[in-house]
Amino acid sequence: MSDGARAGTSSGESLLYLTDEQLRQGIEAMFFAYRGFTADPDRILGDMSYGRAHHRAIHFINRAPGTTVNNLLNILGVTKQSLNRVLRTLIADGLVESRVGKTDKRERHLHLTDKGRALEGTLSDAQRARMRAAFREAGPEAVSGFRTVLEAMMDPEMRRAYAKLRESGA
Amino acid sequence: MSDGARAGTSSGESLLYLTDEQLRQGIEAMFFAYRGFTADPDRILGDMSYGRAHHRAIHFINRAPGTTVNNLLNILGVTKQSLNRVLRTLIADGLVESRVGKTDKRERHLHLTDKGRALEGTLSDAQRARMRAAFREAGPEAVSGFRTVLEAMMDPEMRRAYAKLRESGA
DNA sequence: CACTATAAGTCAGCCTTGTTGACATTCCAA
DNA sequence: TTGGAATGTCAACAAGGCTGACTTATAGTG
Repeated sequence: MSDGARAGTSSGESLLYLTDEQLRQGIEAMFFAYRGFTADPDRILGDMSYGRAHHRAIHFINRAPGTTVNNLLNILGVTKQSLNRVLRTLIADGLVESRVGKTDKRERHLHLTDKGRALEGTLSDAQRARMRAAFREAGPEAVSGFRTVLEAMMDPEMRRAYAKLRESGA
Repeated sequence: MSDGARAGTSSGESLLYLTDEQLRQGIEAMFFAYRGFTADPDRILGDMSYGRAHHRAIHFINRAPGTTVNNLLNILGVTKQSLNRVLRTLIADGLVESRVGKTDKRERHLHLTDKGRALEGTLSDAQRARMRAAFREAGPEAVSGFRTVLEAMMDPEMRRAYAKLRESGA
């Protein structure tokens, strides 16, 4: 079932980094790091009555202004009902604006209001600060490896979504 | 509030990897990769009536057999009550065994049963398969960088817990 | 035009997993 | 020996996922 234990014995190159133990450490690193990754925004959101789901919605609306509900659904990988609940509160609280599509009036295009952008900034700053500290501590080469592995770990569709955002962003 | 935009202008070495845009890409990579990371075990668990919390408990009980409830609490970073509910079902279903401590009878020491170990194996194999594919695709140097950045991203306490597990494991 | 497909929103109800508060048991030290 | 601290358990509640069924509005097509 698992070929990891034999990893060190094959071919010329060292495959010791593929042993089950190394993989397990990778798994645990992912677990602990993700906790750190979400800790700061979670703290901020906890004070308001928002959660991680609101953060995710705000992040991607900010990243791709005018995106449709369906688009967001695919990126976030949740159900319509789940997203709608979050979106409804964000719109009611005046953080997100929903505009009827010009060419296709069935679509709703989502934008952050000034208030929404303000919260996005607060959350992003907190999360970026931690990411920046980690990147700086690890150095550019480690960061490059970090991104390579993460990208390889994604589902193919997510990889496409990620690549698309990268293009549009930089 | 954010010094990332100026990152490229300081000192001699290139700090372009610390720009806000690079950090944002790192954030999104974390988000998408974590989805992939949990996808396979989630699928398996969905068929039974277990969730991610059960997986985490099983993983760490397997990793540190005989651990106490309190210990597990610190590692998982959830409340006692939340863990207890999960633990109760696992014990009721005969996957986990809870033994009263010898020296301190307040403590309960947790062990996987054969049945529990079997499920742990199934879940681990699925998760390791993806991790292995990602590691292999990325190569040893990228993996090293991956781990360096993740470690730098953890809260200090989690970093300690992670290091402790690493010692005991390999 | 009539029909079908698509985009979005809604209602009801479920499950997991997080939370806080109250409580029982056990240990240890004053 | 008694009172505080530590360990674990139970009860009740909220957030945020999920499915399924349904409505409304609009697009596109035969």
